[in-house]
Amino acid sequence: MPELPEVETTRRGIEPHVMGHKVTNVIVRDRRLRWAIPPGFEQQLAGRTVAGTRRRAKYLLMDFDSGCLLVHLGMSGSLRMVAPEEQPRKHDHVDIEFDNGLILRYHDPRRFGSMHWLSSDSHALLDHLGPEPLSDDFDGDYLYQQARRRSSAIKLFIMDAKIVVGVGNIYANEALFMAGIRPDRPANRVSKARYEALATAIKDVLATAIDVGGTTLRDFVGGDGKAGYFAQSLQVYGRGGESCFRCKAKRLKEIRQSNRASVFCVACQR
DNA sequence: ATGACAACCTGTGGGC
DNA sequence: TGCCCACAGGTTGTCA
Repeated sequence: MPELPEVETTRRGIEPHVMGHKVTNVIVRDRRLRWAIPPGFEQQLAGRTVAGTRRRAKYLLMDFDSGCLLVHLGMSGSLRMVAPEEQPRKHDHVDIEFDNGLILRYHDPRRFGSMHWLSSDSHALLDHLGPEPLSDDFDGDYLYQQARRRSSAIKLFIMDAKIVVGVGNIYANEALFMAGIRPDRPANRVSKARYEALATAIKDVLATAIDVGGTTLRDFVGGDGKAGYFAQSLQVYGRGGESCFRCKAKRLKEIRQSNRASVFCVACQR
């Protein structure tokens, strides 16, 4: 579920409810996330006041008067604000209760997500990350230069967080379709002009998804409880074997790259 | 250094 | 209805 737009949607949904509020209680029901939540985590959060929220790549950061909470939603995680009378359900692993009575509840069936308390504002997980796709640091020229010595498939290239963060499987497929580039084409065999188109497509697909509240397959719900609407505008993801919306006649082909589904139009993407 | 791949988990859907 | 297998939005770590 959570790709960059979902994380950003979650951040925007949550921020107004936590900003300026103090943590009154923390309940950890299951510490076994991707990295086990260490003993003492609850005490580090308790009594601190939220100064703001940020996003870096697919990480959500909650800044406090001192220290910072780093959250990753993994493959199946979600965060939402709930009223105190709402009973925790299966896989509701962490509750952070605030002085306005609301609870920030972390839910994650697969437990691929993570939570870290940062006393300083750096962490190994945040080192060596590439530029944000929606920033001015990221453009076609940058991609083209990075691709010079890369013979790997372009889809894997744009999904590499050292190159650019936040481009997950859904949006990688969509952006390559928009730019007319086959996902299995070697990264170093794409022209600068086509990289300009690809950078534009990546920005476009992510920004559009954020605007409509995330993609949301299955049951994604943003921090404010509203579902995303991007899924209905997907052009290729999940449509292997179906007809291409652009050229109609041809069938979309599905292949696997690094054990993940890639879908593309043999006619429109070269 | 690059790249291929296993690993971490649970839930769901399809085929039989 | 039930069983078994394949697959799912991500990232890290290991090994060749």
